[in-house]
Amino acid sequence: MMSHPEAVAAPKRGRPGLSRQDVLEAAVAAFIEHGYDATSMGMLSSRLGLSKAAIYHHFPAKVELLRAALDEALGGLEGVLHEPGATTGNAEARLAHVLSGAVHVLIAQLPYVTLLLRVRGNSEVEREALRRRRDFDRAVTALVIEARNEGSVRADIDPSVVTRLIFGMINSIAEWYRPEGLESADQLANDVLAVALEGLSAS
Amino acid sequence: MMSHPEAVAAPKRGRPGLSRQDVLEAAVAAFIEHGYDATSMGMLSSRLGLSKAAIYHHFPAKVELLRAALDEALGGLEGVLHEPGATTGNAEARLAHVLSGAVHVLIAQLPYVTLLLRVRGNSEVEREALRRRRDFDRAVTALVIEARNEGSVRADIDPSVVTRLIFGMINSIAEWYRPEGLESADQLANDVLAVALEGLSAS
DNA sequence: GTCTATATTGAGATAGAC
DNA sequence: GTCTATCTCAATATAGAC
Repeated sequence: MMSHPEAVAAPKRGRPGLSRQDVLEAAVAAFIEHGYDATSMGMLSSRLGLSKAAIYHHFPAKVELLRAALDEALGGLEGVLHEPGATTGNAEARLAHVLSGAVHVLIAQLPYVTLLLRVRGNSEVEREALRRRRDFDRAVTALVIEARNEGSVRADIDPSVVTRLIFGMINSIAEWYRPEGLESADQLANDVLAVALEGLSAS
Repeated sequence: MMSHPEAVAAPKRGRPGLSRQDVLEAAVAAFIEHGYDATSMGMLSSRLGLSKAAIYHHFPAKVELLRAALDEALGGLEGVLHEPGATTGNAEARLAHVLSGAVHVLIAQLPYVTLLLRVRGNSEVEREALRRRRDFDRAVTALVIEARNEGSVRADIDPSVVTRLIFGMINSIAEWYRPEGLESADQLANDVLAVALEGLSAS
């Protein structure tokens, strides 16, 4: 998906012409607003000022729009695991890097990640996305276990419960974060790390 | 909704007869499994071993099944705010009571709350549910502010961000908790309070 | 690359018998 | 309280012209 070797938004040449990206972005916005199932191709064509048939020129089926969006989100998250900060240093530092990185990806790719978080496995495309998401979670849980063996994470709670709770916190950001708001991504990532690591009690 | 003065599961007398509750429970299970929109009345009738028309005898429209389910969940959460533990004592204790109570309601009414958490405001019924949920959040945020003024909650993070992050954590439980699992509701509520208040760092 | 049809399927809901 | 049969509408997707 995305970025063939050639230049990015080249509207080819035919008619006015919307790019594949344009169509995808509009579709994702509509999927978030109404839900994937409740979004009809007719609604998409209205939003784009295009006929339904024209959309099928860019994507061969409705579900391919979903696939492209989920791939974008998963690629971003998986990328965090391969960043230098996630593979060097002690486990506590690597864990902090991954959590902070997940917040940054969530914000940078907000629509795509929002869509990913709403997927329930209702089709093969959705189930494949859930598999990749589970693999990501497993990698983070492994980090939590390392940090725990290192003595930097509390040992009185099951590591996979800890991971799920922390990602519950992080992922919920997608439900209320708005780019035009007051918090910057960095600020928010710091807040999340603070609450996750130190809790909300006054020190 | 629910519990008229008379006895509970009285199957009246006509035919074999499923109760309104039976229909509602099956519908909620299906809504969770496939999503509300993607669940057809035909699927419901298959699951219940009933014709589509028979379902309309119990509920006048598909959306009324959703309304009843959301009302159940919201009633439970709102109930926590009126419990003695939520209205007496210092703010920190009241906040802890409400957070713990929310976890218990989530687990006790798991299917209904799960459905509530997936609502996006796609219809008037859904928007009304979102309004009630927002009111609940506001009440908790007010508690966080009180606890902060009391000096028991950290003052370096915005109270509504804190509330959202903590409820992100709590609400995410609905995505993975299974009653047959190892954790009891009490155990899980304790874990959530521990991570929320003290963080995951080893003390 | 986009259009105007239209084929086809399945949805929610209703009528009226038993 | 449940059934069968059906109405009506909107959805995805396709055909074929420009």
